[in-house]
Amino acid sequence: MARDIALCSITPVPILLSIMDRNYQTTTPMTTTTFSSLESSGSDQYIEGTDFEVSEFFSNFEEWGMAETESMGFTGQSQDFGYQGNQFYDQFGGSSNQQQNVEESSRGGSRNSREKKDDRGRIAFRMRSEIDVVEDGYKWRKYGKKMVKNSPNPRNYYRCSVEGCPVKKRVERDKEDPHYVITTYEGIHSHEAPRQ
DNA sequence: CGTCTTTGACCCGCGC
DNA sequence: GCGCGGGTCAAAGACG
Repeated sequence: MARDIALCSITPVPILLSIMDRNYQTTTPMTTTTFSSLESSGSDQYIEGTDFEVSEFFSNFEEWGMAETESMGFTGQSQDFGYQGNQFYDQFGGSSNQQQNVEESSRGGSRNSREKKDDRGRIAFRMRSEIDVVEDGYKWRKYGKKMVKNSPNPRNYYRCSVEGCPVKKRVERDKEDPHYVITTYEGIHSHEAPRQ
């Protein structure tokens, strides 16, 4: 089960504060506090997580981050959020302190009516950044821009410019605090990260 | 002249 | 069925 996608490397400029689900809700308080403490201490370090799986896409992300910058990277252990099949599950922070693995079989096919796009590999990062498009080692081509409801800021749509690569990303400023940029990646690159 | 951005139109899923 | 909102297309323009 490729479920852990909680990894990011960032440039020295933006600071990763939290990892969010596709509705831009902060997924895990633990992650948030981890990054908060890193930010406040100003440390520039790499945190090794244990016992997790990382998608190929974010492995590339990590490679780039450690090779090209003095960036801080993070890998986290996926316990109760991530993607299982087509479903995003976020069981953290709720009523239960004991967070347990969600067996796919237990959720079963009962609520299978609204099949949507394959959401695996989609993750959003919220970063403090002056610039809108954070350099992430890939080359992107913009293909759309939309005003979104309840937000004064437009949402920008980008596609990886490598031919045949299915990866897309969305970039928008946080409507609550425009100092922050929310970047949502979707898909897994079918190629190595190009050096620019 | 090739590549990338802009921008309005179009499409589609979803809720009412 | 209809309208709304989000996502994508594609023609035209900008830019190097």
